Amino acid sequence: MATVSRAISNPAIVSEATRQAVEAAIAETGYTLNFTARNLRQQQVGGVLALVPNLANPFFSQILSGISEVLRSHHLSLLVMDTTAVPDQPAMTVLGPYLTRSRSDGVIVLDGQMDPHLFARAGCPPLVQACEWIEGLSAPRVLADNVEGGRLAARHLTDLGHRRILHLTGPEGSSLTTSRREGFLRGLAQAGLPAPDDSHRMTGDFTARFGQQVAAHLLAMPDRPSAVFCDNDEMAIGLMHGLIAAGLSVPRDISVMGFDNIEMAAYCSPGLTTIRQHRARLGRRAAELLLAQMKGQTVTDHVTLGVDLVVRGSTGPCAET
Amino acid sequence: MATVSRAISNPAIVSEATRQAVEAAIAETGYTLNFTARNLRQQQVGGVLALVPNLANPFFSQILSGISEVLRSHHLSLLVMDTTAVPDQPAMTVLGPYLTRSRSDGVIVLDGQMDPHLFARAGCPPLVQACEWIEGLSAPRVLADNVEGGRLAARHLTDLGHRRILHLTGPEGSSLTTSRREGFLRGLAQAGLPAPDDSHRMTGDFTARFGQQVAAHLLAMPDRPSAVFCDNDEMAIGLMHGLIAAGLSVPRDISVMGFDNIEMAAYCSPGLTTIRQHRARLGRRAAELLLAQMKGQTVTDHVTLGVDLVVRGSTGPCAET
DNA sequence: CCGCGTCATGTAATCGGTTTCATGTGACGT
DNA sequence: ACGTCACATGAAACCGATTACATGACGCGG
Repeated sequence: MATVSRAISNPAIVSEATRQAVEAAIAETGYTLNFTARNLRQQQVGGVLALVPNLANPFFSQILSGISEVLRSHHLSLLVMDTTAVPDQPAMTVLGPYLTRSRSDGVIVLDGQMDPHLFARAGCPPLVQACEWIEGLSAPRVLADNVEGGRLAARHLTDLGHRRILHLTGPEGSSLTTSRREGFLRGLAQAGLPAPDDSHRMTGDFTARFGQQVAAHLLAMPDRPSAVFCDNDEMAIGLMHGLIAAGLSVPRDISVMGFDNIEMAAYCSPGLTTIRQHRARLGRRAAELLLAQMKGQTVTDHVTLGVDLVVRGSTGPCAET
Repeated sequence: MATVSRAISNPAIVSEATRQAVEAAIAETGYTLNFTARNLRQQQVGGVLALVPNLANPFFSQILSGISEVLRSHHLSLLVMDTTAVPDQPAMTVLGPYLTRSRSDGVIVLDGQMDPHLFARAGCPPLVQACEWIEGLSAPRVLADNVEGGRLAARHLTDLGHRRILHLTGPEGSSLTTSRREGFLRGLAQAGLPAPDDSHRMTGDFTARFGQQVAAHLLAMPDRPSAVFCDNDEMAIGLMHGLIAAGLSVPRDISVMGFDNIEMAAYCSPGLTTIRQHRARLGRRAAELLLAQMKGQTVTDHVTLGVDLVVRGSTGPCAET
């Protein structure tokens, strides 16, 4: 048995003759290695857990794709867990048992709305936060430059002459919402515009359906904004759909901007002006940071990935100026 | 140790006093169960592997979501593996080691283009095919009724008076392509139309980009079709985008249909007429079939899930009639 | 010819639980 | 008072690999 083990995991240290004998025996008997036994002995699992708020959201699947790519090259597998699928049980009960060294060698958290205490317990494996971050959790973060993205959006719209701009944000409490809002306000200020009042901010939930519903609200506003900046593309696409269905023209009557540059942003009509995030790269960086931690290095970096403006057909000059 | 094990996994058989003592000791020492050890002894892994052609494709993430839901309720975790991420190495080398009972308790294959020999080896865990199937692999299948979907599409378009219809299919060799084509042809025949010649069929790759490129081709056709049926929504949306960018109006100048009813189908402009597949339900059924197999039942069913027509704005009466 | 180092391989301990089996305790019926 | 039985718990085997250690064969220098 010991020789077989050596022949499989470190062929160099067995003689050529026995290596071939082992190989032949394996082929003959149909032997397969038991990875559970190996993992028990070697005190590692061979897999990394990703905690995703919503698996059905294409935004995350591209990040997962990047993570998966890096993990694969290190012979690690990817476990995926949907944090919203938790029914009414406390998250601790459901997720708790998975946040253990014996369940995964590392964890990548893509959800910003979780309880930091979940990760503070003994036996929790190395941790990296990606995309969003959790208030009160100090684990390394890999984030897009959301502040800069918000600023670029404000800049783009003000350059086009827009002055009354509705900001359709993400949910309250999300780190994404806070930073994008911050950048957006900064951008307005840089353009010399006064800070907008609360009637020009709406809190959304990142779904296209919500964006569509906002269209009606927008049409009823007394002093209708000439542009809308949405905190993600889904909401922007839903909004455009609602506006067009109501007979408005985008961008002639109203400009719409998104954030993320999901694939569909390029293929809806008109094409959606948005802020590009490199999701696959973000996933790769997160996986790399995690691997470094798993090797024992203490990583404290907070990586920020650049974003840029992608101009398409959904934004145009303000009609009033 | 034995008592602790009992207190944790089967509290009913220990006395109340010791149960509490164990609980207190756990809280005090920060003990966490080693799942690898448990799995080794119990000869199971506690996880199911999903083989996905492309993680970045939203189509699959919703199926995964359904799978994940069912697995979670049975205390199983979901491993996800992207089959395309395999570089130039033979799939056997990369995927082989994962298709073992010691790596996962079951496998759900969402990819129709894999080598059936991969799964024929000794030690391969229970298997279910979902969404697509592999030629020569007899494992149970959970599929949408693709033939009926194709038929419904043909029916809808012919009802609107269209007679020259381009069929933009999926890749050659995919089971999806074959069945949708079959249904489509059957639908045309039922409407009393002659079998279309090859100039009215194009082979695509399920990407929006490809759909967009088809727009140019379409405009150059001598006897331009009045409608296009695409084998998935991504291609249809890309095509619409291309047509609209070229100055055509959908559906006035040309009708476009998709297949799948992805979320974006409802939010693009015009809304996309398509065939609805219940992806989450498909994932759930697949997971349930796998669970049954894992319990030792021999499942040979090939489950077919119904589809239906969703009419939106992208299809309209044929202008010529 | 002997001693020592090197290399390949066999032996046994180990990882950390689960589970079978044996033991001990107390309740209960006769 | 004694036998029986149920029940809770401790002891030890077990899952299947890895790996430290021991052994044996062989080669080479003194």
